[in-house]
Formats: sequence, structure tokens, C-alpha cells
Amino acid sequence: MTRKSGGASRSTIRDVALRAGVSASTVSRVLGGAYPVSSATRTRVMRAVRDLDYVADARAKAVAGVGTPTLAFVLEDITGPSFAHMAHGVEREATRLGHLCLVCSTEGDVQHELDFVEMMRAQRAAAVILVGGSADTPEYRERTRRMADSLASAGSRLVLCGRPPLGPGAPVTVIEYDNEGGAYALVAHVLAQGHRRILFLGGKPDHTTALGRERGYLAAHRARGVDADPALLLHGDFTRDSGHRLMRQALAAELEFTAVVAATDMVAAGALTALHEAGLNVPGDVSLAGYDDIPFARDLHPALTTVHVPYEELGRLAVRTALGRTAETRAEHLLLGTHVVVRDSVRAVE
Amino acid sequence: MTRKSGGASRSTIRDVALRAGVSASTVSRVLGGAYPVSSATRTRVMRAVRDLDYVADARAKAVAGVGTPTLAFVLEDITGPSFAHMAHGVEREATRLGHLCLVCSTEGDVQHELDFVEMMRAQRAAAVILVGGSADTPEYRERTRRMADSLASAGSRLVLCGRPPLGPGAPVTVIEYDNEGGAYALVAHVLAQGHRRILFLGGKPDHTTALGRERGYLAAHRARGVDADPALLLHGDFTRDSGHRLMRQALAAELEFTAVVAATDMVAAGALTALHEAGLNVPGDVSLAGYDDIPFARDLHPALTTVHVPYEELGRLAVRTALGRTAETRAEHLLLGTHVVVRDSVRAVE
DNA sequence: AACTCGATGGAAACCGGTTCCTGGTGCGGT
DNA sequence: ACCGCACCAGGAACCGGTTTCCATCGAGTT
Repeated sequence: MTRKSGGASRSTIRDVALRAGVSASTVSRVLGGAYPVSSATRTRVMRAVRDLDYVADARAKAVAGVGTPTLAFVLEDITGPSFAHMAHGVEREATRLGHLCLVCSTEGDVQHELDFVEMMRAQRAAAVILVGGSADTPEYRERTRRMADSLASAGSRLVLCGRPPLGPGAPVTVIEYDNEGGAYALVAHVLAQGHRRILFLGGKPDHTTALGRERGYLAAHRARGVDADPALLLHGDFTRDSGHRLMRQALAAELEFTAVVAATDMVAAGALTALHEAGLNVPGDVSLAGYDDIPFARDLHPALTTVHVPYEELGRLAVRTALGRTAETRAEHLLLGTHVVVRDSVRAVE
Repeated sequence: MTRKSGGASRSTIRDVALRAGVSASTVSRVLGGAYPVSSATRTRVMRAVRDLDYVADARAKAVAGVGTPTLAFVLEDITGPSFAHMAHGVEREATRLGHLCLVCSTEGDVQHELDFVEMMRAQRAAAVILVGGSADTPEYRERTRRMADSLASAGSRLVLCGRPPLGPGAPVTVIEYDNEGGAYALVAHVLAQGHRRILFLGGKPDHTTALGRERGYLAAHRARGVDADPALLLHGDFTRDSGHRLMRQALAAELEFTAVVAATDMVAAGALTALHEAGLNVPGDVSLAGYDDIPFARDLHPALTTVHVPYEELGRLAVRTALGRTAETRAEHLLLGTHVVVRDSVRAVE
């Protein structure tokens, strides 16, 4: 039963001061906490604050040097399940620590990414977290390195989350998960089931995540003394549609294989549908495995054998280490482990 | 080949002015654009800016009344596919319009939501978008109404995206999709295939999204002159696990039905797995339909018949209308249409 | 009754920008 | 040679807060 004049006039600290009959400094002190203010004054001020429904302008506080710095994360597309889980981890941990989160989808556009990082520098963000793999080209390193320096000089920190590390000395924190190790374990599992010709549905040829998984695939073959036929290594991207298309092509080309390992669960999902469409039974006719362990993997039919990646934990860790470090701290590189989740989509060859 | 003293000392406009041998106002003008500055001065300033790698503090600009207001969206869990798509739409449209996006997951915690909205008020956000259904209780209306007033008085706007509208007169924009209409069309389709006993795997009993879909289910029955058996209406939540559990319970209770309609695709996915586990064939033994048309629906086996909801468009629209309106504009209520996507999981009863 | 001291609260400077107001300079016109 | 007018740049006020510094007041002490 007061206020709300209808006009959109956010009230300032001076309005509150006026109404309470004190100075702005006093209002600030009452709200700020640690300063002796008589209880009578405090009451009057608090009443004025309530009456006016006053909230201090966070931006003004930020300029004055108090207030919580925000934190930003940049990803390709929040719609991808693994990205979403990282984002969730980042967001949860950040708010737990009392930070606000800015988010940006780049849609894979490098310029967009650059622009966004520049904006974050302007926002004086505490840290910028880049999530998701990328092509590991010299150009990438150069560009990212520049971002890192630029952010560091502005007092904030760059974190690469599941992204290729830069050379030594760059002011970045890198949190990765073990793509090669996971793929190695998964392919070793498939090989142990007696499969010898395993189709690999990979990602973009220079994408580090894809590359790591491909390396694991090859390493597992070598370790078992099995020759990996290069013709069985296909490249696409990490979408469901890519898996679908690649699988159809492989079928049309009459490639010989008894098992399929997809670079991601999404790719596996598309491949599975293509196999079904071709009248093939999984795992009866051909075995299939994915990577990422997205929640849906359980509901594919058959339930997908895959590699679990602690995406959410990855995000949390990124935030924690980013905020724990200052610009002076040395670069850091953390590698999280993964493990194979055995379900029903891989069967021993008879 | 300059700068980067190593120290984390973001440079101010005065540093630039000093280095360029001009006043701060001049620097501001050079950067600001529309003001006559001699080209010699401009060059000197630009050079200083480059040397120092200077970026104006966005927060300071915001305080001064220039700069881009940010925009916030609040959801339960970014991990849910439909939420993720709305978020994506919001983010895309916002950045297209040059706004930054703050994000917050509430995990369904009301207090968390309240706190976040308060922070947004402090940030002087241009708009706060609440996405995702909710229980439509008097307490909800009261609380949300208060948020709306509070934001409006601070000059920003509340947008409800897929959330129950408040009473008339509240300063909110509501963008919804037609749950009842979609469910009506879907269930009508299933009934048209000859099914007469359709199990409904619903959500929380007071959740508006769930409720709307349930109403559509009932309305379709009425329209066809079919009695809907109340025993076939089950309640859970919108998770995959809920669908799995509910389906097992229905099977264990030996409920009679020839088709299942799930309140969301996630629920349908869980239900499908439960059906498979019970040795039932879909759609041979029992038909199944979902709701939301998440990308994965195509990769379930059989491909899921479902209702397409334009989630991304919903998010975009939310942003557009939120930013188009000022606090004085009257409340607004938009309702987006949906359509049934027929795939393979529903078959005519023989 | 004068004196000291702690408790309060106001004025002013500052944070990092923008913008209004004002004034110096160089140029062309007569 | 003088006048006036653009043109350009500096000073100062402002945005909405915080914080330092200082003045005042009342109480307790001798």
C-alpha cells in the first residue's frame, strides 16, 4: 500500500536519502553493513528503502569497485546435449559462488566468438570460459592466444573447457577430458568382443575432439595387433544428421564391417536410425557404440554402449579453477577421466 | 610489439588521453563517433587506444546512460531439450539485437527464482524472461505478479514464456504455445486410428503445461464421444525416468490400453524403454506418442509420433516483444500454434 | 565546569565513463 | 587590417553508487 507511481522511475540512493531525511552516505552505510549507524536512523532508512522498493544499481557498484564480477561462457550451440551439460555445470557453480553468468552461442562463427570475448573484456568479466572442441590450427592458437593475453591484461582469465590447449606460457586454464583414452577403452572393448572391422564415424578432420577419439580408435587397434582399414574411417560432424548420412553412405558403398563406433552419441543415434531403415538389426547384425553418454543413450533401442564424460563436473571445475586463479598464476592443465558404459548395443561376434 | 606490462591494470580513458596528449573528453568523442574531431587528433587517439589495448568499461557506460542493456532468462534446467531450444532462441535473438544475455537455472527452487529476479532488477536488465511451465496456484500468481510490478517500476519488463499468464492488468508479456490444442489434435489422431483406451502419462497435477495437455486429451475424447477412463490418467513429472517408472507401474497393474500418449517426448522415451523391457512391440502391440518434437524423437525406434512445438521461435518472439514494449505498454498475450508430426509409433488398431 | 573521547552523520572526492558549455584558434570575407 | 564564424578541444558537471575525512554532539571524567 504505497509506492509504484506507475512511472518507470527507478529510484536512486538520493531519493531514499531524501525520504529518510539523511544523507546518501548514510543510506549507503545502512545498506552496506559494517558501519555504526544508530538504530533509529537505520529504521528510518530501511523504511524508506521498502517504501520506494529501492535496489542499488549493480552497475554503479561495479564501477565503484564493489559488487560481484560476472563470468561468461561461450559455446557453439546450447542445444547440443553435452554442451548443455557443461553449461549447466558452469552456471550452477557460478551462482553457487555468487556470480552472474553471461552466455553466448557462436554457431561456430569465429568472428562472433572474437566479438563476444571483446565485449566480455569491456564488461570486466572475472573469467571467460570457452567450451567445446575446435579445429586446432595454427590460426586457432594464434587467435586464442591473443584473446588470452588480452583478457589477462584486463585482469580476467580465459578458460578452455574441452578445447585444445595453447602452447606453454599462455595465460589460460585448460580443462579437458580424455578423448583418446576413452575411445581407446571403448574400441578395445569392441575388439574384445571379436570385432575386427570397425567402422568409425568421425567428426571434422581437424577438430581436436574428433581427432582425439580417432587416435584412441587407432591406438586400440595397434595395441591389439589389428590393422585398421583406413577406408573405415569416415568424417562428418557431430550432428545426428551427419551420423545418418554417413551411415547410409557406408551402407550404399557396401563397406564391410561388423561394428560401428560413432564419435558422439548424436552421431550414433543418426547411424542407428539409418541401420534400422536398412533393415539391419542392432546388435544382431551389427554392433554400435557412441560417445558422451547423453541421457538419451539409454532410451535408444538397443540401449547404447558409450563412454561417459563428466560434462557437468567439467563445467563446475572450469568455474572453480578460473575464479581461484588470478592473472599472475601460472597456466594450468587439468585432464578429466572417462569410463565406458556397457549397455546392449555391442554384442560379441559369433 | 608494445603494451602488456604483465600487470593486470586495465587502462582507463584518462590513460589513453594522457598518452595521446589530449583530454578525456576528446578520447570519448573519438571513440563515440559522431563529433567533429580533427583527423590528426583522431589518429593519435586511435594509436594510443591500440597501444594500450583499451576497451571502454561497459559498466561505466551503462551508469552514464549509454550502452546496451542486458536481458536475462531464467529456466529450471538448461539440460532439458525444450528448455535448451527456448534458451537458444532467446540468446540468438538477443545477440542479433545487440544485447547481452544473463542466464540462471533455478532447479525448480522458487526462492532461487525470486533472488535472481531481484538481481536482475539491480542490473537494470531490459527484460527478464521466465521460461517453462509452472504450477498455477494463487501463490504463484501473487508472487509472479509482485515480480512483474517490481520489475516494471524499475523500468524493465517481465516476460512469461510458456508460463501461465497472470490476471489482467499485470505488466507482463505472455508468450505461450497451445498445449490443449496440440494434445487435442494428437489424441484425435490416435483415436482416429481406432484406439479406444489410451493411457496418458501426465506431469505434475497442477503444472499448467501438463494440465493443458491433459485437457486436450479429455476434449478429444469428448469430441469423439469416447469415455475417457480416469484410471488411464497417470501423473508424474516431465523426466525420462518418470515415464519409465509410470509405464512399468501401468504394466504391473495390468491396465488395459492399446496406445500411450506421453506428456513429453522425454516421458515417451522412458516409456518406450519400459515397453521394450516388457517385451512389447511398438507399435505392433501398443502405439505410443509424445509431445515436443525434440530432435531425438526421430531416432527412437520406432520414430516417435509427436507434436511439434516451435520452441526456438518462442524464445525469439519473447525477446522481440519484450524489447519492443515499454513499461507503459499494455499487457500482451501471444499464443503460438503447434502441429502433429506423424511418424511410426502409432499404428491403426486392427 | 572544562576536557576528552567515542559514536554519528554530512560533505566531498572518487570510480570510469559521457556530454554540455565555453573558449581559443585559424580561416575567409569585406 | 578587422570581424565573425566554423571548427575543435578542454573543463566541469553528471550518472549512481562508495569511502575517506572531518565536524558535531552527548556523555563520562576530574
